[in-house]
Amino acid sequence: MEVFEAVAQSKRREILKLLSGRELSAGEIASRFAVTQPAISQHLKVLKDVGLLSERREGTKRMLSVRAEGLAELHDFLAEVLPSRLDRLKEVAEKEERVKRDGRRAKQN
Amino acid sequence: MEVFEAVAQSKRREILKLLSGRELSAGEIASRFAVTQPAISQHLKVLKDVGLLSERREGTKRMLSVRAEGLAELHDFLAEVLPSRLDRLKEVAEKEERVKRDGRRAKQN
DNA sequence: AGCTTATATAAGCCTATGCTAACCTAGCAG
DNA sequence: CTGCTAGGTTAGCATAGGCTTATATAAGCT
Repeated sequence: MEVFEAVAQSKRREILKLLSGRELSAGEIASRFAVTQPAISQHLKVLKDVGLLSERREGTKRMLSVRAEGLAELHDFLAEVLPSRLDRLKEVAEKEERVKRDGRRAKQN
Repeated sequence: MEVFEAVAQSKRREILKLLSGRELSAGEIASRFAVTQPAISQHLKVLKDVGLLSERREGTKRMLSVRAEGLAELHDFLAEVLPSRLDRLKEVAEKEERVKRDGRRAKQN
């Protein structure tokens, strides 16, 4: 499996977000989801296999964290499809977010 | 289907890359792939449905182009997972690219 | 209207993937 | 060594998704 397929699944994206800027054990991650522990274990395996997570063992626990380099491919893709417009994307994203939150009140900007 | 699933497939990513910075007709796109036209038509539908492509009709042709805003979600995700490290990702990506191209010769940098 | 070109839609097949239940393994405490 | 805790592995099922063939639709031409 490749990176794009790995992040295609919302649970795996949630896992990455959970691990944003910190380390968590496999069990701590699993406990935040409604599915069974093996399901999460399988997701973690996928994420490790494609290089999006790294693992450090601590006793019987496995501490997971994000491997930033693994996401480079995603960033690369954006850059390829939107040459030199990447910088503007953030604003667009924020605007859409705002619109969504405000419930499409009025386009007064 | 959602944006992340849409770009999970390499053919759909190829389509987006083909359309980077230009417009092409559905047929022109289909002709660049080994699969049948219906297969590409189905991919185009997916990409339109998730907001990654927009379509303009010209006679019997349908001209496709990338909808930059559709990719905002991807960019957003990167930003969420890698807060304030996004700027560095580009360098990382380029380095990995270079390494791959040079066939892992030597890490002389 | 009938023909052609461009593209979409439908049905069916096949494979990939996500989930669960059941089981296996490793580390550590006693 | 026993047992507990953390977590990985396997088998089997169900659904989703990509592909092909066949067919439909739409616009333009004559």
